[in-house]
Amino acid sequence: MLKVLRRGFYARRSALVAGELLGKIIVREFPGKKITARIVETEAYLGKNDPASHAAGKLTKRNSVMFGVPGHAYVYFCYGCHFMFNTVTEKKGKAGAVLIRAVESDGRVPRANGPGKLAKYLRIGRAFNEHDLASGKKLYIADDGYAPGKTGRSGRIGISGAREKLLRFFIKGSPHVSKYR
DNA sequence: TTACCGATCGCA
DNA sequence: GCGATCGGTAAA
Repeated sequence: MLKVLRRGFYARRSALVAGELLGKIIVREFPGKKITARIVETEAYLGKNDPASHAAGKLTKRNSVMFGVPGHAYVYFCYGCHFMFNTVTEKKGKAGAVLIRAVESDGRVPRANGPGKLAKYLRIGRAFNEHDLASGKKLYIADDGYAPGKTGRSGRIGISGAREKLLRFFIKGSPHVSKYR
């Protein structure tokens, strides 16, 4: 049973949403085809007071999505060749996002560990920036009632500042979780 | 308009 | 350990 996550799910604290996204399903619909992948690793990004966040400074064109409607996608192109897939959290007007770092697919697909590979695997590009994940179309996140096993948290990965904040969440024992740390 | 740099990955 | 590669942002 698949239930699309409603906007209310996203309109809460980033860290809380990040933790609860573990075990949820990302659904990517193509014409006549559908890919699903279970989320096994996330990271929360806040607004101010979080130097690692794009929304740490002032409101700009790029990060305005993070201040906008919760449940929208925030897709960022980085290092010239990688897209990263985030979901906007917190209420409208307050910045926040959750980066999906790794998913575990239905078994037979090669691992999609790491934000760049994940986006490539799901064919998520710039066009999905601001896509409404609560719409239940093309790209969305759903709950199938699965309860993840043990989860852990740690410092975030690949960033320069605020490493000490324990805002990375992952499912323990998943072979798809990033190997760092 | 230009210069710089980043929430990465793959290969040496 | 380092280069590839490109859009956003700030500075001029």
